Amino acid sequence: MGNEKKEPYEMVDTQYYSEWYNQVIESSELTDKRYPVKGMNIWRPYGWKLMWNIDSETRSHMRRTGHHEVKFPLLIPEDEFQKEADHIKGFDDEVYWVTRAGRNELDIPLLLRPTSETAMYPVFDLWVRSHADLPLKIFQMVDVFRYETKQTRAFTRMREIHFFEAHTCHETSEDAEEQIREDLEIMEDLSRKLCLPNLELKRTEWDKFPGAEYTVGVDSLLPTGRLLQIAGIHQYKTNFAQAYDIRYEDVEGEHRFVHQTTYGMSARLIGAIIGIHGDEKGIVLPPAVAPIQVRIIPITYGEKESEILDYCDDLKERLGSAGFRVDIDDREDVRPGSKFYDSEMKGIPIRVDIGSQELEQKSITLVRRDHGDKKEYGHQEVVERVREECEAMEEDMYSKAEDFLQKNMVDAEDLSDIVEEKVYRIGWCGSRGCGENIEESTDRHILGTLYQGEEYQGKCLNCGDENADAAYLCKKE
RNA sequence: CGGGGCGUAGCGCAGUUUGGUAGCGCGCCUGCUUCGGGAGCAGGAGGCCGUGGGUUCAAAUCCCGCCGCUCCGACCA
Repeated sequence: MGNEKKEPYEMVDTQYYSEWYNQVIESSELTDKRYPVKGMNIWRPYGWKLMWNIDSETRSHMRRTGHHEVKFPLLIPEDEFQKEADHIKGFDDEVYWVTRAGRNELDIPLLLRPTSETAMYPVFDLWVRSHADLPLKIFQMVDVFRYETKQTRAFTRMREIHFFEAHTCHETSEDAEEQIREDLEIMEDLSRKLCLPNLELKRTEWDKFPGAEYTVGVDSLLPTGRLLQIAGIHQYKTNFAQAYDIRYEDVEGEHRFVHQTTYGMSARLIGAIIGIHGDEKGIVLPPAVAPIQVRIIPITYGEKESEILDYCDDLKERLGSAGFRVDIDDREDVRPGSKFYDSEMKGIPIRVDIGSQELEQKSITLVRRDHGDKKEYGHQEVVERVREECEAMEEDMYSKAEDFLQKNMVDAEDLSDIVEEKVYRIGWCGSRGCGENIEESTDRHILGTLYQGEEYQGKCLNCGDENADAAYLCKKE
């Protein structure tokens, strides 16, 4: 990283950002990229705990909303995979195949799931008999495999992807719409906890999920001025139900196709957190999901060493009992300065420094990772203060990122205005022809229109149609 | 998928041009002194030079293939 002092939001230079990102994910011990298969990295303990905590947040929402966790097999037979035409077209080029077992060729080739629709839906046909079986709401957290880009990147562009996918079946299209609203509410809460403000955009026809009726992409803005999709919510209507013959018997005894939705997220959430909140000192983790929320650093010397360590143990005990994930960096032969840098590189939200001064005054020195401010409190207040600071930090991180997003969304009324690395709000008549022209001439993607909709007065940038909608144009990460 | 750069100790690199004893810094181990923002000294361990083949008396070094990393573009949920 050199000695350059750059805040994350100054890293608009993508080359600089890439170097910084690659360095920081390994220095913070999230991941080890030295595994010799491209696009497949090792989750180190610290990174895996972070992912686990994020997944736990997701799980608690799934429980709350009546989803049940399942785990389907990794391998899918070729003939099941090929039932939904658009879906195959979307994924055909990027599936890994298993064609051999031992020395024998398999009768039916098997593929590693690139997503699990084609694994699950043949079974949904068996599970769903009547309207009493609906809604069916399940989810799983598994790895999916996609042989896509050559330009892989830890967490954001992997070939083995740690994936969350919720799948639902409903009686009516409106029930499915309601499900999508529920998904977006969950997303809203997760966005707060992960400090990832975002745009919920209804994707263009040519950018929707293969096989979907429509897709809502959830995008966060990286310091480079590019949007990273962190979640996808899809309305399938009966597209897959027809391909997999998933029908239920309604109260009148009629057999009807179910309406389906999916909601997907991945380790990209981590990529977004790192990119959006990291700085020249390392990563910065949201308190809600940080593997270590509080790190106590004893600053010992001479005879008072054991007293200071006892003092630290007491603080740790109280914070731990209050439910915080807390540790003490009691390594010997490592000086405090190194411990500070280490804590910062790993993005630990709260640091508590304890030396002779604190010992004498029965106080604590509390340092927040995001802005680095130090505060002194009485040691009795430790639990209360840490709780306050964690809450404040979550809010501050969110609003800082929200400000960045707002400042980098600009209206463009002419193609020639579109030159910077920003999110442009433009007029678009909605036609594919105009959309593709705009994408081509600006070298950017139309990521869609706000799911919630919005008032907009403006002309289509391509054809000049007065009744244009607001669309969002940006480069994709 | 196209194009560039790279692969030498855990990490960062020199050595490759011109073939001939594998080096430096950080980290690691031992000991002593240190300790409020990356400690100092002394001693020590650690290498199939990515990998497979070729040229040669001799290859980290030259040639070819493959694997991986990285950057630009294409593709992409």
